[in-house]
Amino acid sequence: MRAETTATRARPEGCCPLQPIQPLRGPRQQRLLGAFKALADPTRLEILRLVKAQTGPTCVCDIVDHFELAQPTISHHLKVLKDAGLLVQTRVGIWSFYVSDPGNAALLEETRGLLA
Amino acid sequence: MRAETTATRARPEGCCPLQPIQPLRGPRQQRLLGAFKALADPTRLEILRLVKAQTGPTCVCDIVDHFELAQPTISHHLKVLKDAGLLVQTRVGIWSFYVSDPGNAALLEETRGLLA
DNA sequence: ACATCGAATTGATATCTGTCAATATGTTCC
DNA sequence: GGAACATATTGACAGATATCAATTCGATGT
Repeated sequence: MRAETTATRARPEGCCPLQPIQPLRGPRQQRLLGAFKALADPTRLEILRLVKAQTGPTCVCDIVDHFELAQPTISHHLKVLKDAGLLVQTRVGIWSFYVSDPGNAALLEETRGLLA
Repeated sequence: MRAETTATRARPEGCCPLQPIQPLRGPRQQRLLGAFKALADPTRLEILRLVKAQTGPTCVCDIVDHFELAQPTISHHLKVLKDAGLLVQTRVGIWSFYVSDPGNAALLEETRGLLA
């Protein structure tokens, strides 16, 4: 925050004093920001929807097949989603599978606080 | 989508066939992506929380005072939030005020579909 | 009318990000 | 052990974005 107030003129009537807020920082902020950044891309959004629509873990090869993007690009997006805590990875031999993270419920709660 | 399948080896047992999804596109996709992009910035996240914490409309001058950023930068972020449909602007004479958009409930519903 | 004020716009710049080609890693099959 | 395969990592590059200085735009007060 900078100086107390920059405005010099009188406000219109009925103008309430500003209600202070507790700044969001630390891990909670990082978790929220990371999730929103991860969701702010059309490919990742569709990856998430695709994985969510499955009854079991989704194979990376199927995800690659579903898009018209190169395999390293999909791999990159999967890593972003995983690092953001939106997907969980499991490996079986050669294959890699992803499922939506059960901790997403908590994230949804945080989001509700922002929008509701 | 590219060729049917890229993988040639046999999957591990219990590997379900991929469930197809209806791709998200058009205005609904744009609305979601725009909102997530807008939320994927620490300054905009705090602007939203600040505005949300007020009982009435929040003056731009108060928002500018709350941050250590230049006034044009805040103005830019407010425009992004407005264009994303997260804030609504009202003007009274010289002053500009912002309130959280009532349509955010619908956005929250969409988000629930992604995370819940 | 004219100067002043709050907010938005423009232009420039440094940083971040999505994408692919090439390569690496680790596993399975023969 | 060596070839083939699925996935991940690295490096490079084009396009997007956050920021500020300077300017513009509207409205207000004298």
